[in-house]
Amino acid sequence: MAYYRPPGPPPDPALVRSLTQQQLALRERLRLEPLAQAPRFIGGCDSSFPTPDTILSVFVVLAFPSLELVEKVYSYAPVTMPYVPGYLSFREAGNVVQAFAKLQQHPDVVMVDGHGVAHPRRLGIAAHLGVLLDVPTFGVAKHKLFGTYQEPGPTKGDVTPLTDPKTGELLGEVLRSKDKVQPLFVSAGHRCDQATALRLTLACLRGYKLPEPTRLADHWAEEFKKEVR
DNA sequence: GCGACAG
DNA sequence: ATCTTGTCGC
Repeated sequence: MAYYRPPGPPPDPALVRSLTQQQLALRERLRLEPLAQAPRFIGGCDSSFPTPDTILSVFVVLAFPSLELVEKVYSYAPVTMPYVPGYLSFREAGNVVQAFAKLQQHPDVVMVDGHGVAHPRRLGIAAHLGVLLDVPTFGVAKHKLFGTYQEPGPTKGDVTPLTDPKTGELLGEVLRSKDKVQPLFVSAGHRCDQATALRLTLACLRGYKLPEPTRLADHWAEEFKKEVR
């Protein structure tokens, strides 16, 4: 993967301080609890950038547990924030909310591509989005942002804990979603605990590395990109 | 001071 | 995330 990343424009310290305070405030509204009931619909969302200054966000809804696609919508807008590790939600969440608003069938829970509480301040984009929408959410990320873990076994279904190196607190789980592929990072979001997040992720695997909600959101993001360009 | 760093 | 060709393994 990316062992080296070219240095980008340095983020403004004052801006980062402001965003940090906003995250701490939003964190107060975070609620970790098991899902009230089995979901009938599960959502997936993903954002892409057709041009450096345009963001395209997609929201898909699948029936659960059949995983049949029920609906797909998108929203695009000008980019307003730079990408800063740990502050991704301020760049993408707003447009994702706009896409969510276009749905006819609202999902009972949303799988977000990115981290939930597996974040320095426990407010990754999945948790942030959940609070904004007050909808159950959890995160499934392709790369680690924060935490320590042991490499899980090579077989599909193998998992290891992702913990805070300082406190030992469980932040999420590292899951081998398919034999011999880089593992996924699953973490709780808003109104969804870790056990539920992992269970739903496993229930959404269909032979691919990515679970269906995010895989289909990724797919449609590419399709919609053509319409917007 | 030196790494790490979601999408 | 995005830019990009061929290539290795099951």
